[in-house]
Amino acid sequence: MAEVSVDFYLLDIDYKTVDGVPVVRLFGVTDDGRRVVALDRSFKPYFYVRGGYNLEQNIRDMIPDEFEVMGIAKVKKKFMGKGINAIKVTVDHPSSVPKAGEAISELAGFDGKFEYDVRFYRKYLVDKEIHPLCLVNVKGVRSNENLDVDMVVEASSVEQISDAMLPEPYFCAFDIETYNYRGNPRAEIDPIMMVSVAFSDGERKVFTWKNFEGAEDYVEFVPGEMELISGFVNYIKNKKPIFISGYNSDEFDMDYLRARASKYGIKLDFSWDSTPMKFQRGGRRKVARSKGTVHLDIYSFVRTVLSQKLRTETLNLNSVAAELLGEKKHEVDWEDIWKMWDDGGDSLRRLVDYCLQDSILTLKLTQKLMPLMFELTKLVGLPIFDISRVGMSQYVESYLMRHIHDRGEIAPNKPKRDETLKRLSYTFEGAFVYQPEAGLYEKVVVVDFRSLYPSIIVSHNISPDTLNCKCCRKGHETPEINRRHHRFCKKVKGLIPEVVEGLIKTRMEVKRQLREKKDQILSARSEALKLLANSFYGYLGFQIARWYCLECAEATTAWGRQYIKETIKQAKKEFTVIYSDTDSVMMSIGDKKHEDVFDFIKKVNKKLPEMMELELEDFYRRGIFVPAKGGERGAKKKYALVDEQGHLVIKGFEFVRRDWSLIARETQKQVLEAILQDRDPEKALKTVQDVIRKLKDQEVPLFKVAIYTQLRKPIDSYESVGPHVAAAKKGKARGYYAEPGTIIKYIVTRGVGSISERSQMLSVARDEKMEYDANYYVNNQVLPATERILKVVGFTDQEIKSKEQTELGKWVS
DNA sequence: ATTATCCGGGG
DNA sequence: GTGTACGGATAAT
Repeated sequence: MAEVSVDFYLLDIDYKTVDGVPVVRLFGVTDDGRRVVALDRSFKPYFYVRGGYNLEQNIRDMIPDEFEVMGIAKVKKKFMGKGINAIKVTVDHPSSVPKAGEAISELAGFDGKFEYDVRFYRKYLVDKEIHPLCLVNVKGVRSNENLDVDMVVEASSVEQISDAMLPEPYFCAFDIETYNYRGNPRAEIDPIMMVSVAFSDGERKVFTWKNFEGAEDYVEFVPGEMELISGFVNYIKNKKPIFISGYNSDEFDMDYLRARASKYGIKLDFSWDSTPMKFQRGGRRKVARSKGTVHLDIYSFVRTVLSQKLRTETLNLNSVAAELLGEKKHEVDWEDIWKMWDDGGDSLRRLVDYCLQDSILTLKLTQKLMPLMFELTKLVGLPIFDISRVGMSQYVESYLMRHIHDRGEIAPNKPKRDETLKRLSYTFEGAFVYQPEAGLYEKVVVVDFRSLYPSIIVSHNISPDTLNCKCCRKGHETPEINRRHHRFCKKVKGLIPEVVEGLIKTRMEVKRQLREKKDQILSARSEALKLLANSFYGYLGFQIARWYCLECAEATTAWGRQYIKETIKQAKKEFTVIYSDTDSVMMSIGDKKHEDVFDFIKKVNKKLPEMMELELEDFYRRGIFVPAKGGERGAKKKYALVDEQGHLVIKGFEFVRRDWSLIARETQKQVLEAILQDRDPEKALKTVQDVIRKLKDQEVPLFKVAIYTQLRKPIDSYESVGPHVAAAKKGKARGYYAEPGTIIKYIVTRGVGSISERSQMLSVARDEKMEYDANYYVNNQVLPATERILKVVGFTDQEIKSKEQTELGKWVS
């Protein structure tokens, strides 16, 4: 066989067991678009053990009969900054790691095992120093393994040769529409009506199995759902996109396609190795993974990475696209989708448009977010599949693992379950929250201390390995925390500060380049560096982190409070400070101009250490600030603002969920609009009083008091019967559909007993002309949604409550 | 006070 | 599978 050498961009990586041996598979694409798979049989799973002098011999005595230990070697490593002697135990297969680890734990002299809990493919990437999406060279011989690729290489060497990344790839986005007559589509019963795909080169395609007049050329009519699925799958396989993206496709589209495909005995296969889409659990969520063709779930990425900085509170495709692209979906009420299909003709044509539009928006979102996803992939070193799904703490951990590998260090372990629970029970004082005074503020500006925590970590050397060091008596001493102080070493730079400082400095260099020339990739890089640097504080306080350090997290917030208070003091000299939480200050600028704010920011920044920097978040016409319930630690930002274009920005209000009635959500919105857009708190109060009056007079239509809650199991299996279960039971007795998965629309009716006893399905209530319980909707829906807002604009608790009582008093008695 | 249950995204 | 992993809310118990 001839030797080959091939360069490709690494798209994804996994391993497969062949004859009991793990074979790492690298999926890549060359510069000219050829698909390559490299097989690496040389990498063996291993872990480290620490222990007494006799441990090594004890391990040797134990093997090899049961635990497939391939090698034992004494190694000099570092652990948490200190040199240690360790034993590296190499085994035959990843699944032997836990087994061998457990067996060794029983041996005399054992004193801990390490790196037994790192996923095999991740360890491979770290040890080989390979970053996904970068250019990798593989040497070896061609293999005749039968894969749907241009070349399979049995690798003898694999190395990253450049940090050049995959150039703009050819990819697609897709979306399905399902029959949803019962509310929630049920994959056992309800068919997929259509599937649309949009490609990055402009090509569009819709498959559907019901004919209508005047369809566009890209619509392909197929005989039925089976042909729809197989047609779609084959179409994608032929087009060979690098990525296939969806919006919430992990949890919905892919899962649904899989379920319907299996009904017809079709394999849902977009892969290079003819294996079906694999469904795993990624934490609490489902993830759908295909080998080779990388499936990206844009919703998942938006939620984990972007949700903080987005203005929209709901992360549905419509609002996210509106904010990031300035484009909206076509107007279709999801409850009507099945009707549009049944009606056919023009309705069906609109449904097809809507379906395709969703694919196009998902495509555009993918395009928009790709530079950031790519930069994060390169920076953090996880495959883009993971980047688009895992949380920020995994980014931090991956980055740290790579860093310590460079320094010859062993990683600390993930905590066990009991340790996690213990950590969870610890609390510490969080950020400083400057309570807003009740009122409505004009000409608001928000300034942000984006890099506050990273800079604190660096400047005070906050790290688990520098905490209360023995080498310096006078280290960096924290402000008082519970009548104590923590100290951090002044002589040796800690792991975390070293890493964070590197990120900040790199970012400053990138920003310098950006000032010379605007560049999409550089600004994505800057964003990625910022995101990562800002995640270290949260990581230190995260209960399942390897480098968890409560004292570090506590010290960071303690210093943070000091800095933000100082900034507030400075701000107060020039503006009215309204509110401050953690690292942001909201001020009312009164007669002053935007220029004065910029001057202020400059002035503050001049006095700060180079790394620390106050930034403008935005100017707003006005805003109200609502402290979270209790207002203590972990209090989330809860505020509403109207920006200079008149857009309402609502943060931290929980009433956008479907288990709140429309009347509550609608009234809240009206209250905020009255206050912020019309500058009329009295009108807001009147709105609420008016709604209360309407409720009391039974004037509010039933659909506005309906609450949507999903039935998640059979109605008889509930231990505690909540309102939706009770309503479902009563409805089912009358012949209404109430299976697991159904979204129960119910209302709370008048009468005696608990809320459950009085809840009824909306359909039942309509049949029987039942009246809703005004008292419930006032006290449990409308008031909770509006009360705190009204309080902030000066209506006291008593005032709101007494209004309510006088209003209600008239009819309750 | 504690326990059970739900939401999110998707249609 | 070299597992796991949210955070906050309401209503029932």
